[in-house]
Amino acid sequence: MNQSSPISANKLDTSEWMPGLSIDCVIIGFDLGKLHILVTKMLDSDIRSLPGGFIRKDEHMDQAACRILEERSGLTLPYLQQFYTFGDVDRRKATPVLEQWKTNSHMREMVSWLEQRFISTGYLSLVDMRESKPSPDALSETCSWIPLDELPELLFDHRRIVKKALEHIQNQMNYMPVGKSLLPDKFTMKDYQLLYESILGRKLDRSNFQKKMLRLGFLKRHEKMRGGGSHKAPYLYSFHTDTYNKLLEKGIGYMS
Amino acid sequence: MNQSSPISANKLDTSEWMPGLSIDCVIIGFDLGKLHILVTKMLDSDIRSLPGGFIRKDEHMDQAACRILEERSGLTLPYLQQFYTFGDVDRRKATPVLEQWKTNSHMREMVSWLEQRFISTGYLSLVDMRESKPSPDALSETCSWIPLDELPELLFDHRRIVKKALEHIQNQMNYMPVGKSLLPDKFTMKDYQLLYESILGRKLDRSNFQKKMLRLGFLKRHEKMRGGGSHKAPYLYSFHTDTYNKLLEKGIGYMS
DNA sequence: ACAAAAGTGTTTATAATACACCCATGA
DNA sequence: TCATGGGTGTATTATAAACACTTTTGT
Repeated sequence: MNQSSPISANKLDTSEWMPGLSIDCVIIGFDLGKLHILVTKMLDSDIRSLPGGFIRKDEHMDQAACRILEERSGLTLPYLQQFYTFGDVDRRKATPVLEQWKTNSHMREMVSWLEQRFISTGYLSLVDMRESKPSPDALSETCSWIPLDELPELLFDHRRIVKKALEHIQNQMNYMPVGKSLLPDKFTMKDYQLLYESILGRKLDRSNFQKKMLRLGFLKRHEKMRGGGSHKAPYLYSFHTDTYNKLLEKGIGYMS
Repeated sequence: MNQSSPISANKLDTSEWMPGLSIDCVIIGFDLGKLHILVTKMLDSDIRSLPGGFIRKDEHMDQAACRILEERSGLTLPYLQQFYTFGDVDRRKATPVLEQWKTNSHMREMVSWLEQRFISTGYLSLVDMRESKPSPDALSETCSWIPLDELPELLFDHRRIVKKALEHIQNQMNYMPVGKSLLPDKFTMKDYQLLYESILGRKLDRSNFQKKMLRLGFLKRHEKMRGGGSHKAPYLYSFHTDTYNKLLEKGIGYMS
């Protein structure tokens, strides 16, 4: 359960929070060759929602996003970046959930806070799923990873927010530490390629991908990984952090 | 003078406007081989400011930006796009101007509105300077074009906002109609190249630029332009709008 | 005739792409 | 030994970059 939010417990202290402004986080992970996204399941409802929250009056917006991310994922120091601000008037269409919550007297105040018009800034985070400890907030039952290709219906315009976030990764991936953020410390070249393929949404040439990445010189080669299947064992790799970060500034070109 | 703003005339109707949220517009033009930017000069002060404003409670944020741009520049249907949302706590440091305005009793209410914390979304617009009719708002004396390389001190964090906007054009120019938006209907290849050079901040090879742009096939060649100097007369070009827009989606690569 | 700027052509270097080949492994 | 996936090499193509050549103009 969440401790710091205008809608925590029963008391609503609107004075501490920026009105009309919210944050929605698109938290991306990668496992088993698929991108995953962290979503919560709303109380008394089957509908899922992006982790989100509000901004304290004395808090930097980035800080707020960082706080929200930490509360939901248990991760600190993630890669986190705003990608778009959603300013539609009717972003939040009337939803059955809110109506249902209204019947619960001690939630009425929260609902009236939630029913104001919000302009929301979307933040994108890339994290190592295996390091995360998802936990729900005051308005949700569960918080869990879902493969992107199995994304269910989402609250409000959250589906659009996710779409925009994915476009943002596609456009900016050369300047983002996608590998370092999403992969475990050691990984195979196949993993790395699958990551690129799932972001770009298309197949890449195995041979060229390998050569390109090795030539860039930010990968350290380790021992081979035993016991996958009946085939040659792949090497494990890790990132040479300094070189990697230096190259990121110029952009790590992908190809094929 | 401006007619629709929470700070127009003397009356302040905070109920109609989103509190804590503002818009700042970086309006870019191009003339005489240089990028220009539209800035206002504050009342009772030498300090300049980006054209900005607020968002009506029943208005899409993009709409608000469009309205502000039209009020300042006289232009409708411009190329306009949000590029970043600035969420620092102390974006608006105490400024001499505000203190000065406080001494004027009928402006005191406006100042108290202005003194709240604002999170501001930056919008970038590319316009044809020659078509614009700049006009100041309720808080400014003048509104005029200034060459980017002569940019004076600006209000609050507006300098940072401009910097971020320029980085955004540099990164995204392949997907923006920089030529069509910033150049007049007919232009020389030299103009076009100077535009690219001033955005990228570096010289390009004349020969390669010309070939590249012609090969892309979105330029219509017109009559030659007489009377420049003692040299070969250059052709005039215009954009073949359909082809241009189609290519923009894929990105118009620049080079050299 | 000359300088200056415009238009076109050529050469070289670099990178993307396709795909061929050999190697290691477990069934 | 065979199928499978991993690692490396090579040929082809496309693009960027550098720069040489020619043309047109006013003085």
